[in-house]
Amino acid sequence: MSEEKKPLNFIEHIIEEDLVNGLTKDKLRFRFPPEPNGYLHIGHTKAIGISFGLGETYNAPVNLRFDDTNPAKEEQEYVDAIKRDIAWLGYQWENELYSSDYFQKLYDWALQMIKNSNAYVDSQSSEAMAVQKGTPTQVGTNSPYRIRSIEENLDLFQRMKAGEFPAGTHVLRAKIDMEDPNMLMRDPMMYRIMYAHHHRTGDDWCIYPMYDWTHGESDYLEQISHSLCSLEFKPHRKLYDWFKEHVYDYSKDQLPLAPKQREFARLNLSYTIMSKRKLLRLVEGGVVTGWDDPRMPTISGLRRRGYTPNSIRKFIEKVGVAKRENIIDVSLLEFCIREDLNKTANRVMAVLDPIKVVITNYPEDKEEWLEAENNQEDASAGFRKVPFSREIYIEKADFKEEPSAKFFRLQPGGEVRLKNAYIIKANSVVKNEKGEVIEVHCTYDEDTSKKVKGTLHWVSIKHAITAEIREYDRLFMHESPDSDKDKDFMEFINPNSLTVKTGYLEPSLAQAKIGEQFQFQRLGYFNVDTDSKSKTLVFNKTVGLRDSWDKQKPKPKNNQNQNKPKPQQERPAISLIQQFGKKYTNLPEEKQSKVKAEIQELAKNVSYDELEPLFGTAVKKVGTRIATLITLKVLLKNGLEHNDAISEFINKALEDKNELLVAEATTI
RNA sequence: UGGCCUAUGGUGUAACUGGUAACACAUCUGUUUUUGGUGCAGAAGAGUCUAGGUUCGAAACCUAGUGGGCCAACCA
Repeated sequence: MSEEKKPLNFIEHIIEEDLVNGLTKDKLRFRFPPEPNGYLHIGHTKAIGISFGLGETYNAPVNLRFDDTNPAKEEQEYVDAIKRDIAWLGYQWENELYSSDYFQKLYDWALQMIKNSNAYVDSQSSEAMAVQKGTPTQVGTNSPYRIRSIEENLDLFQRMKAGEFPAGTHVLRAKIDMEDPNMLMRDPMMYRIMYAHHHRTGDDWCIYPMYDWTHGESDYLEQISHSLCSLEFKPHRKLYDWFKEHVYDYSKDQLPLAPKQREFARLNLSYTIMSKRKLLRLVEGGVVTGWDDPRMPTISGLRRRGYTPNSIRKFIEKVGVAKRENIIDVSLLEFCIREDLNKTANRVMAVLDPIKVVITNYPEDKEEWLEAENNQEDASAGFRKVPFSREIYIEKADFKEEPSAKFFRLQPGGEVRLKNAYIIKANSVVKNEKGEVIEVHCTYDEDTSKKVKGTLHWVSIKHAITAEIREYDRLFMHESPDSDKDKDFMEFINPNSLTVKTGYLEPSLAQAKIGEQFQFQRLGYFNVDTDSKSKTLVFNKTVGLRDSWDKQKPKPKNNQNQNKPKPQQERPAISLIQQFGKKYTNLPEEKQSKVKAEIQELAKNVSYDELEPLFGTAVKKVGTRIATLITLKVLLKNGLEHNDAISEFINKALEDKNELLVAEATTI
């Protein structure tokens, strides 16, 4: 059904392999398991996209399972928000499920584990247990309670459940191996006592299962075939499998499929943070106005900012799936939203930083309603009328009294086209006492057929409506704000992440509805914010247009351009020679001689001590040996004395079967 | 004093399980254009972390080193 060879990611490879090895397609089943303790963010969309995406490509069900085993942190509000966000992204879950649905089953299995001597009740303090647990580099030691009898364990565990003990007095632990190099295998906790009200089970339970003793078992109960999670759960896999093997043993007749956990690298976006806890600090610290602040990387923030479900799904698709740590550049996200909006957003004219233009040969009381195309990318978008009159606004940046050569907007004596209207020519300017231009006086020409280089957007002053315009910049000035070991991410906050201004918009915008999206021509994409009132519209700038003019202007100081050439000068000549050598034999002849010349040039800066180690280069690395030889020749010419090492190296080269190498060696 | 994961252009992901590295974003040209947008055409940029090994042949397999990440919550 797909085009033959769309490359698969490693998870799809695993699935394909399982399918080949006997797993039938109808057994495929996935799940997305958020903890309802906060809002979903762009990082979650990767996990969502992977599991739900797999569901779509294999036509398999995907469960939405709330991992709600810690009543202290979880709330119904988050459940609702999560459902809303996933649905907004356009994904459909097969079943809405909760880990708490499985509390009884988990409890029954736990009793079974105790009966089989695979679990015991520990009655130490958490501190004592922490000490016994050891460290990553040091093995742990057994708890004194590890040898309790089955009967005693059963009795204690049942009384834990009955609420006979205060919180913190007992826990149930799996009996595995306190010396396992994987700390999660050192008798991990299965249950703790907790007198907290659960948003779904109320006060039915006072013991709650831990993540590890819940997650895999929930997967198993739901007969999930592939349980996908992020890399930090890799160490949990061993425990996941340990628990799984035991419960499988108890229930394989009813539940024949044993799920498989696999891990992928989570998403990181440059200039933003992804941790719920840190996001919460931004909200509580008043840095942003809430979880849905348009600067937030939350799904609700992106939605409010104007990102479409389509663009986000596209983004996730482009980001790919692998196992190495990554930081994705925001420009990819911006590309995705531009690509989407370019096709769907109607074009309008709005001036955000105005300067007045008076068209002196246009009658004072005249006005015209000119036709304007809504979206040239979409023929069905139709046309609208925009009013034209004697006095209009254009952007301040679109007029320059003393322009540079490449500037082709309005300038004294110059002509420019007004989008959807006439061609105007600037004749004179009016300045204030500070010498700043406050008005440009122009004359217009009704002949719109001639060619002029620049086209400006504009708005008729007397017809314009005003609106609050919110422009956003990145929230952090650091590419990876939460990865600095010494500095708190709050130190990197960009103080100018929000700019509010008043914009002058063409009157058709008066009817704009909340959420509606437009391209303000030549400026960017904007949507109507939820803060809008009927008379005062508020617009968010979703993203600017690509702007190749902007790039020509002098760069701001801390220009983060990552595309700088490699600092070749700083690399030692010998390493460059080595690099040239590697590709030497693969080069076409003419390029080869060029590279050879470069090597000879570089060789002047190489000392014998640097070169000698390369004599030992493996026989098969002919290129490197040739480069070494070329360099050696230069050194010899410059007075280097022959020695045994050199002679041996040359002799070996002469005996080689590679002609190039032999040729170089003979000329020495 | 350990275990596990990982390393491919600036960024991210590929490379049909060994045959000389592709795609997207970013960058830069040219062209079209009533958006310095879009579209179209094109360019530059890595020889796959390092060192060994296996092989006729390695980005891929093996070993070691180095760099990065994860692992000691009654969190998930």
